[in-house]
Amino acid sequence: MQDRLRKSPVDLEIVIDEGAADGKLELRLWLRLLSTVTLISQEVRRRLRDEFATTLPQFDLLAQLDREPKGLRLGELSRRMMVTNGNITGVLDRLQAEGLVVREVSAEDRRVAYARLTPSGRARFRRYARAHEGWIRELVGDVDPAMKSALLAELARVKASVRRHAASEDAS
Amino acid sequence: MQDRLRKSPVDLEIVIDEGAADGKLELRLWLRLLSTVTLISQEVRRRLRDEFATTLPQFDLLAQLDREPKGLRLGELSRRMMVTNGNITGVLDRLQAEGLVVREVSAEDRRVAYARLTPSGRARFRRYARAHEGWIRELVGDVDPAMKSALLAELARVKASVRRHAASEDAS
DNA sequence: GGTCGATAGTTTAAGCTTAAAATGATTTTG
DNA sequence: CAAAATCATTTTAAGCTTAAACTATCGACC
Repeated sequence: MQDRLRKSPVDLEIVIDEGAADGKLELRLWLRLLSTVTLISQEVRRRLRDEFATTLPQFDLLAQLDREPKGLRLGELSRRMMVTNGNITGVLDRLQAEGLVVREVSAEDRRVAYARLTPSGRARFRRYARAHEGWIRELVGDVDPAMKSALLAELARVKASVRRHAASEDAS
Repeated sequence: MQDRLRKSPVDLEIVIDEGAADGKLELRLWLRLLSTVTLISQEVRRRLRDEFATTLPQFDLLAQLDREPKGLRLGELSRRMMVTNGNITGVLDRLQAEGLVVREVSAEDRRVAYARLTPSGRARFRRYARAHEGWIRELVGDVDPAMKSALLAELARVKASVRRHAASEDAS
């Protein structure tokens, strides 16, 4: 089980990189998770900016709405995006100013607001999404598919552990 | 290789969660990486704030300096923290205002500035670090150690792939 | 020695993010 | 039914982050 990678070229790198492993496995795992995500996220942000003059939070918000033709409550939106309510306000304002999204106050409960894509917002997002999917495929392209599947399952375990030990709420 | 997790309770969850897998393995992996890191990072930030009234970037900067008794050039600091130079300026200003860090202009090259911990900064960081290490161990505690090792190696592969395909620079 | 280009760091403007306070609307309850 | 509690969203203040413009210094070349 622990020799899935035995003899692979990367093993050596790891031995060197992490040779001074005095334990602290958890800490090293956390730092590597963080740096991996930072690396990918910076590249994705860079491409969104350079090619589409947009940002990852705006892209993410559009992505959430694209899957919900009838729109989403702002609270549900913030839950899915794992950010606070206050955060949604500003990102949504900017998207609305661009005409990509509309806010709509609920008729039954006037405290509630829904956001949904305009046709122009939907078209815009589809364009972004096509490129985005290609970028991700490209960036992690060298990783063996079986390893990607393994990672997917292992990360689910990590998330479950964190959820169990964090006094917080959930998200995908 | 692919049956490391066979029969485990989480497998079912994964089958359900990701059952509609029409492909897009890479995209799902990226989203899971991102949400895992967001989850952990939010919990760590929350604890840093609640227990020590500090932030993750400030903690990270102190951590970098703690390993370099002679201090670090600001540029090297920003490279290691994977942020821009401009970013360092502000975080450092706040830490300096608290007396935890000092700036020192190089004698040989007056363009260069070094940052290093004050004794008070070092003591403060040691206190933070002890707690932080415990939090991380707790949060990912339920994950099998062999799985953590596997993750560590797999993430190295992911990073290598991303580096190869991103037109950018490096960091740990 | 003076100009030119490169380099290190700071400033600026814009956007993201949060927690806490505020606003407005609904529901509960005395 | 009116006061109190609750709920959804926005506002505010502080901090983080970036790219681009700027400042200051250094090194090279003439």
